[in-house]
Amino acid sequence: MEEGFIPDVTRANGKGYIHSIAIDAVIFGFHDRQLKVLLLEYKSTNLFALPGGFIMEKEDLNNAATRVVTHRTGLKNIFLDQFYAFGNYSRYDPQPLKTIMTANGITPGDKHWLLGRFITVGYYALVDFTKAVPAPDGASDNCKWYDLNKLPKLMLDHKVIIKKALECLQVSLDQKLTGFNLLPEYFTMGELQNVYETILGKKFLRAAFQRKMLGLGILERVSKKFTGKAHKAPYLYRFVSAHKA
Amino acid sequence: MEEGFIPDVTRANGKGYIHSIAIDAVIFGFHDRQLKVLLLEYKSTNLFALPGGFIMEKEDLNNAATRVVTHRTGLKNIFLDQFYAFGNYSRYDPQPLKTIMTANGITPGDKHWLLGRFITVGYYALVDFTKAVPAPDGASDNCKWYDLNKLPKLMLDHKVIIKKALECLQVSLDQKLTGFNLLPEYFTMGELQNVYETILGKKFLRAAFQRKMLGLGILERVSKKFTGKAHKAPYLYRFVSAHKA
DNA sequence: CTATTATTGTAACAAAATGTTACAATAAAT
DNA sequence: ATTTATTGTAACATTTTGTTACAATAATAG
Repeated sequence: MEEGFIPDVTRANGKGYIHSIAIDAVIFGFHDRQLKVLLLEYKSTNLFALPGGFIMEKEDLNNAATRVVTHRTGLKNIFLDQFYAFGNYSRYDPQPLKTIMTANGITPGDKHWLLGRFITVGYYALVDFTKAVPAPDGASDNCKWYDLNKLPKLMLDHKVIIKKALECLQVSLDQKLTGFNLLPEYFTMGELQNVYETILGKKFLRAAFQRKMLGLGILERVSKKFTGKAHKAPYLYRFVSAHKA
Repeated sequence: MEEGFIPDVTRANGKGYIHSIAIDAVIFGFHDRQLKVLLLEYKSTNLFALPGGFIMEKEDLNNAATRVVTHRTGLKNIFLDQFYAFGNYSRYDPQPLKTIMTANGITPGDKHWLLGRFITVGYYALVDFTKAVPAPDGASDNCKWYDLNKLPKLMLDHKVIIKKALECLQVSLDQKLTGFNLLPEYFTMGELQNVYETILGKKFLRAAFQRKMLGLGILERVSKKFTGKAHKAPYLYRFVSAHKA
């Protein structure tokens, strides 16, 4: 049975799910020198939203996030990090969900569990743009990549959630070398530099960037990439986590 | 009315609180070259726990955390940072709370809201040990400082929560200069170095540490501290956030 | 086949940050 | 006045980072 934002019409009474808590996923991809975010568009409404979901009664919080991201991207073993719980009272607004439910043929009572106040736990995922296969859920028209700089109008506080996710990504890029998760297995130094420059919003000098990355001892030089262009072919590298002592 | 872990007997039915979500606070202090954590001991049980609480129906999540920490320490304007939401199913164990409630003369039914599964949002606070006045809540005997290295047996996964809080504190010390929040307004360079060494678990060379700290341009030299010992008196410094451009 | 073009990899040097040693300054005790 | 313990910082060494320059090279143009 399809798992989606509206969990399953047979469970519309909330049975099987923990109430008042949701998870939302900011799924980042990288393409064309741009950071992308995966968004859902809801049927017959003009509402865009982050992929999200609810926690099942006996499910670990982090597993709920993994489940959501796996379903939306078709990918397993995704890099996923919990970054913040959003719980301002001001984010409570039943209207968007009421609209979505109505558009899906459900007429909820005012006490419907999905129309109550929710605290949402934010996760960000880093995926290989070329591998992900965006899949809408039962209540949404579309699941598509959007340029981080050209986001459509988003539901509730989802824009704030994305902003915070980006800030956390920027920190983790420096500290935990997470950037590789946005690239395919093999990549050039230039492509890696693009990822860093785009996410951190600043330029690096090529020589220093390369020296630093190679100095970390986590890159394996694999082969060359012949682009068909009139210049020296760059090397392809691979990320190897187990670096020698 | 006293706010505590058991919110208020008149609200024992859960009215007024969001169910399934709690907050827990790791309140750090610094004394005698040691990091301290504020813990509650529950009446007539051998259970120690982090100060925690629940979110009121119209209350912001972060405000709930502030409220709890303010009540337990008597302090306002506390440095407080949300660091992680703990939501493993394995942390669900109604027994400890049932014991506490029984010891407080409450005999809850098995469906009592406090005996359900909770996801807790962890916060850590940094307070001036000399200013805080630990206060137990209605259901606890004691609210006391415990040495981080000599923690008593803790309820549920509270030890895991403290461990994660420390890891986040270590990162924020480097990045956000949060360490000053653990010291009184005026402090010596040696005291500051102690804080850094204790939290990060490593030694720094005095000369380099001092040069680095002064180089940040966030310390104002105020006066001297005459300790009564037979040696040069150290300067007292003050943290000034607004450093000149 | 050679010269040209665009880009890569890295050496070489400069500058800044950090690590280390040493020593003068000084508050209190002797 | 001398000694003791500790502080503040200068001076130098080492490491890291910033910058410039140049050889290497894949494709193209002549």
